Amino acid sequence: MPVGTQGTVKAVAQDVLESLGAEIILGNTYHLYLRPGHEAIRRMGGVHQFISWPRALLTDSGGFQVFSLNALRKVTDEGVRFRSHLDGSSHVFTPEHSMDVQIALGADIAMAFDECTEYPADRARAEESLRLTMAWARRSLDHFRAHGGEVVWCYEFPERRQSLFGIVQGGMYVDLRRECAERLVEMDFDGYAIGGLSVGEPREMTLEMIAETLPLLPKDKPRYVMGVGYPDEIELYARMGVDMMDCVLPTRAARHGLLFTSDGRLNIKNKQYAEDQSPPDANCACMVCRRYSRAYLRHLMQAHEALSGTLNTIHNLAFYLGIMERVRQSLEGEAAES
RNA sequence: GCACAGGUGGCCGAGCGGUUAAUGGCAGCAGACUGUAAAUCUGCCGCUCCUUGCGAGCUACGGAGGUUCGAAUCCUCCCCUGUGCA
Repeated sequence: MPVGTQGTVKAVAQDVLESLGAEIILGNTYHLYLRPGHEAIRRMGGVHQFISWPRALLTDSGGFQVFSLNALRKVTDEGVRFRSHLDGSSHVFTPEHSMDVQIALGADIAMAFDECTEYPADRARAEESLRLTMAWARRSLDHFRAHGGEVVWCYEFPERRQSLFGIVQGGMYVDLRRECAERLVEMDFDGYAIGGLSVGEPREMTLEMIAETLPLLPKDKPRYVMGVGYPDEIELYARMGVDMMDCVLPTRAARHGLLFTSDGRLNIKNKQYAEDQSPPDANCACMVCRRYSRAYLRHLMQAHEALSGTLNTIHNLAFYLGIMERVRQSLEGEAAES
C-alpha cells in the first residue's frame, strides 16, 4: 500500500496510481485532521471524494505520530496531547477522537488508536505501552461500534462499509505480542495489524515478531504488518501469510534518488550514470523504464526538477507493486495445485 | 583624470595582526532513509605523501615590495572592477 499521508502519495497523481495497479493507499488521521480538517473533508463527501480516489483507502490512526512526534507530545491514559508541528497549537487525541476523525474521513479501513512503542524499550516500558494500546483498542472498538461502520463512498466498491482493524504491539517481547494478539482477536476486529516494527530493531527481530504473532491472527481476516519494508522483506512477509503492508520507503527513497531495481539499489544521483542511456531497470516494464534513461533521471535529480520525484516514485511503486503481484500469482498458483 | 567602494579557495560571501587551509551558502562527490514534521538528513569537499592521524609537507586571500616574532588582515607602489564627478 503506497503511503499518502496528507491525501496524496507524494509526487504522483491518483490516475497514475490507478494505472500502476495500486488497489489501496493510506491516509493519515492526524495530518488530515490538522489540515484541511476532518469536518471539512466530511462536508466534501469524505476523503475518497476529496482526493478523488475511487479505490480502497486506509487511514492510520495517528498512533505512529505518538511515536514520531515524540518531542511534541505528552501521553496519558486518556490519550495524547500533541503540539501541532504546523503552528504549535495544542490538540488532544483520544481513541474516541481518533475514531470520530476517521469516521468523518470515511476511509474503507480505520485503524485503532495505538501507541507505537519505540525501540529499544525495556520490559517494563513495553508492558506499560502495551497496557495503553490494549485499553485504547477496547475504547476504539466500542466507540467505532457505536458510531462507525457506515457505508463508505468508494466508486469501485459501492456497498462497502468502513471497517476497523486492531493493532498488535508489545515491543520486542514475544509473550507480550502473543498476549496482545489473543486479546485483540477476542475483541473481534475486522482485521489485524502488527505494529511497532521497523523502528530500529535488527531485522531478525522483526521477522521473529511477525513469525510469532501471525499464526495467532485469524487467517480469514486481513493481516497487516505496518510500516515495512525493503523489497526482499515484503516478499518474505507476504509468503509468510501477511496480506497487507505499507511503507514510505519506495516513495521517500524515490524522492531522495534511490531506485529499487531487480539488480538491487541504484542511487540515480551517482556520477557514473551521467551519460548512461540504459533504463533504470532493464527488467522493468514500467512507464519510466520504458521511456527514460538513467542519465535523464540523474539530470532531473541534479537540476532539482519536480519531475524527478515523480518519475522516481512511479518506478519504485511499480517495482514494489510488481513484487506483490508476482507473489500473489505464485501463491494463487500454489493454492490451485493443492 | 579625480573621489569613493571593492578585489578571499569552482561561484557567492564572512574574516580585518596570532588555535585560519581560512565561518556560511551554492555547486560538486559519496552515504542513509522501513504505519512520512523528509524534494530530507549525514559525511567529504586546495594539492601531495604516508605508519590514515584532532599526521607530515607544499601552495593559497589581485601583483610586487615593506612593517612585524607573526599578515588575508597594517604600509607603499602597481594592476583590475564598480559607482559618482569631470
